[in-house]
Amino acid sequence: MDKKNGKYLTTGEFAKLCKVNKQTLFYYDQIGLLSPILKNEKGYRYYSIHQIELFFVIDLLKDLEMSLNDIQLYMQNKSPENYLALMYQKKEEIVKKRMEIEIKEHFIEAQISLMEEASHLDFYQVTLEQMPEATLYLSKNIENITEEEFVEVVSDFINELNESHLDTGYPIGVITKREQVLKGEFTNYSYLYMEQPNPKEGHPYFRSIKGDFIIGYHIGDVTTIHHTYERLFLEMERLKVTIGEYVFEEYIYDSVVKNHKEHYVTKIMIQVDPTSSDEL
Amino acid sequence: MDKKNGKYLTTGEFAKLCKVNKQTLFYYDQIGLLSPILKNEKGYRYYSIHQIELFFVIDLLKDLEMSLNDIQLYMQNKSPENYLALMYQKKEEIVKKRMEIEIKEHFIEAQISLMEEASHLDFYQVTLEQMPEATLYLSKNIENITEEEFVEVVSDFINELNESHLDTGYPIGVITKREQVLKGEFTNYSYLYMEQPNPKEGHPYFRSIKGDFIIGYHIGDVTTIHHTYERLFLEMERLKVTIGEYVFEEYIYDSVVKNHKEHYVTKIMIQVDPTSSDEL
DNA sequence: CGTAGTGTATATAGTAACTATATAGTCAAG
DNA sequence: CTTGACTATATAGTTACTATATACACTACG
Repeated sequence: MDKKNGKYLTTGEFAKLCKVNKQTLFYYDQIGLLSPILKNEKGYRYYSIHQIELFFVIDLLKDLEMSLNDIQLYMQNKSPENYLALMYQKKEEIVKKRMEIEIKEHFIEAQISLMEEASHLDFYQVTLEQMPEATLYLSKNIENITEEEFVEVVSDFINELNESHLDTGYPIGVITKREQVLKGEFTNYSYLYMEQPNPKEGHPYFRSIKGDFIIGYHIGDVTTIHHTYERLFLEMERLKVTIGEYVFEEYIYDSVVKNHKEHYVTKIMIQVDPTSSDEL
Repeated sequence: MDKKNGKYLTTGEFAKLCKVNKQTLFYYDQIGLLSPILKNEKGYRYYSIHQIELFFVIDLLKDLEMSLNDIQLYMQNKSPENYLALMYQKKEEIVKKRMEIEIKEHFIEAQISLMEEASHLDFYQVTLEQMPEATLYLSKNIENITEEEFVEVVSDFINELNESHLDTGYPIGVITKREQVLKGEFTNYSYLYMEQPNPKEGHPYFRSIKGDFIIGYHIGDVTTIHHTYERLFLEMERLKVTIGEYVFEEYIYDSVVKNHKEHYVTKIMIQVDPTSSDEL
């Protein structure tokens, strides 16, 4: 009974305990990362049960983006001080990693609710709706901008979303002002935006909207969007409302879910005023 | 102004926006996962700004352990329904992943506090301490067990810890009963255990201890531990206390932080009764 | 005692998803 | 018209496995 530590595990047994492929242990032995404490004259490997702790730490470090090479470097310089320093470093990294995962989780949740919502829409229906207040993160103003500048702004906007953790998974929308729309310049946008369902403090470019909107859907790509606008204008006439200050557009279905541009769907939300006396 | 969508990004620009190596984009084009919407007669690639959304989804799926091949299969069968189904599936996976990360985060925290604690210990000091109640997850009884059975029990114990998420990062300790210790069978343990600072409901094998303990540290491996026990017995005599029901042992420094067995440190906690009349 | 079945070993090649390097063509600015 | 920064392709290298082929070892049964 005095040498419980005298019983060893074969490679297969140890692999099962570590939940890895036997080949992985051969490999670790080969690179000198984790060798069995004993090899018999036939070349058979025998692992001590205590080695599981080492394997466990190796596995943890590996999960935290540490290369086997770097792990080995630590193992060669083992000490309580080095281990503590390493754990402090990895603690920081894992916190960052958890937060990134949480962001992605929210992104997926947003995608699910958007897609569920979209699946219940009738894209051929035009409706007049009261829309609640919403917080939007805006890009720089992009009115009458050149193509090069536009690309620049979009790039900046995407980078800001990433860096400030404002990418909520909602689509990037565009805001067009009444005057451009009336001129028929449907793609002379004023701002890009992303909706912020849970806005954070300390970010400058937030705007809020609420009121009545004419809502319709354009099927196809941007080159034919004027047809849909004309349809919406007709409906506005029928309902005796006039165009308000802003128009909002959001992709409902884009290249992520559709292969052909002709099947893309854009939601168009035209802010309207109930009284009509000036226009048309 | 009517064709803002007419401006394209070069491979380098698009790579910067995606925060990846340019070569990665060549690779994605090569395998047909994400190709630029336009290639000029010189072979220059031009990406549309809208393609960033596709890249973003690819990147997300990749992070969630989906192979490029599988991602490509999805992309060939794109549809709102498939996308929604995929997101539901990935949502489940990311929740699981987040929980695994949280467990690892707790493990690292436990390791840090253990190492910090250890660094302030004087391993040559023997003390009498009142220890608070603690909850322990116990293995099967391992008294008088064979070597083969011991390995079996340890393996089972480790598997239970993993499967029931009870691996708190605290060391695996051993409990020895008074009778074995008095017989000098210091390694004829009765149970393995792992401390559970935040015990969960619904697990059967929890035990609790509290009371007075003689605490000392053994430097070296298990084969010389009797020397330390004898030192502790002497101290117990001096303090006029006798051995209680259980003795606990925990590794403070093991193969994870020390390269040589002679430097391992084991904490020995001998439960004691203040009145002494029977023994010695 | 022989053999079937399972285990072990080494050696080598293959894999995924990049990443680096070498070589050459292109473009824009001074 | 040349310089420097970009683009391209082709090929090789990398990491951490993973699979395959071949051979030896051990154990259990008939």
